[in-house]
Amino acid sequence: MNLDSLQSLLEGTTEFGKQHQHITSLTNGAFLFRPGEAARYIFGIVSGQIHLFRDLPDGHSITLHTARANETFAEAALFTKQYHCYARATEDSKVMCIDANAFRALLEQDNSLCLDYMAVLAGQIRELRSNLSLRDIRSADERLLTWLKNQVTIRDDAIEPVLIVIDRTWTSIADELGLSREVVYRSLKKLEDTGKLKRNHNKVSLL
Amino acid sequence: MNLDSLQSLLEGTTEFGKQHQHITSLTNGAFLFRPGEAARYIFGIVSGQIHLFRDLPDGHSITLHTARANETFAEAALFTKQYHCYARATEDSKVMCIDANAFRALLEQDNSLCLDYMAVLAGQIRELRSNLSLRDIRSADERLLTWLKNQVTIRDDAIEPVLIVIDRTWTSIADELGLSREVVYRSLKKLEDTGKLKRNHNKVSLL
DNA sequence: CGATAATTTGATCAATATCAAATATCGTGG
DNA sequence: CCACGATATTTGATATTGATCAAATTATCG
Repeated sequence: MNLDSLQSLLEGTTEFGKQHQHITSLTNGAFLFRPGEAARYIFGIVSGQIHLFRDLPDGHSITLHTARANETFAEAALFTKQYHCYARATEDSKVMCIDANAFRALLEQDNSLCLDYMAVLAGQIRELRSNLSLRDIRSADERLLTWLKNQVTIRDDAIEPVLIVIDRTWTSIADELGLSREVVYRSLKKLEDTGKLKRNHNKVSLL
Repeated sequence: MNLDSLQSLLEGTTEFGKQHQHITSLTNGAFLFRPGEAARYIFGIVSGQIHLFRDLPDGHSITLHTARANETFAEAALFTKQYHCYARATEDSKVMCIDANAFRALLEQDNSLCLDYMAVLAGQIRELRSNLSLRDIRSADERLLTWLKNQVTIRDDAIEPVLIVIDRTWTSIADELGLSREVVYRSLKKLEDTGKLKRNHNKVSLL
């Protein structure tokens, strides 16, 4: 949803040419930015994975977010002069860099773009809240099942034999769910055994 | 941060008078809105607690969010005609209702307000992401400790004996952390025993 | 075809949820 | 100001469940 929708917003405008965005390649472990650096860009992940984290006084660090393919991040760069955390590739990654000043300038002159982008942000908020409340479900089975049901509502409301296309690895889904991959596989099996869903290839149907 | 900051944004404008906002009282269990109803307002909680949830085809429902004092919710009402979930008080509550059309109109004519509100939304996103990554910390001790450290960074960066004022019940904090209250109390004790923090009354200091 | 990653199943362990119960605290009405 | 009820806090005992370690199988991608 995110990098894509942002890009299509930008394509709608004539003023925002190629000179205001470019793609950077990062090898695993490379830093995209560090705290204190000028917040020149907002980003969207083309491929790979970026960890956002902060150092704590005691030497530890805390993860703020793990951004995956097609996610945008550091939107706050639109409103601050500096980055306030680290961004580091945890896989070889390609990242779209969008010039924050140019984008900001565009927002300042184009009120309708402004509202469109606000809608994108509001959507992200809804999505994040929904992910957060997923974590309140203790049972792995229930959590996975609810996640699957969410996927349906996002894509479609009416189709009868509820079909979900899984376009990424179960391991990464386990990650998003805050469960170990082993438990996810076992839950899938249990849900299938109890007739709650059926799998074939990369499709899951809920019953 | 949220209802307050939204209010102060609105106060900055002359056009947005009292006629565009009012407070509703809800008794425990009362519905604020239901799916399909016209999305007339965005809301902020003055006191109490509101559950946002959705019905699923199978008769179950899923919680999308639990909004607490000073949080805003249903910002999406700015961009859609109808609500898409239930909002129901789970305590006696007072809720500020802000007319979505009026606010939207204001946003459309006041670009700088638009950017300010975007900044609020971007801040919410940061906060949500940070809460989400908290849940990735398995150990109750670490999770609680990290939460406490986060509270500090939000309020202040420099004060030496890091002091956190706990202005709500540990039970509700346990909730937010996705832990049982018992575990939170035990973790507090353990952290105190191992000299990582000190408590008195409603203050916690990190060492 | 070989290498790498993903999926799958098993066994065990550790940590948190849960149930129970006692104490402390707070707010309210008398 | 006090009594009382409701809620929050605290500690103990136990059970459940998901994490973790291991290893085999399958899929995927040059």
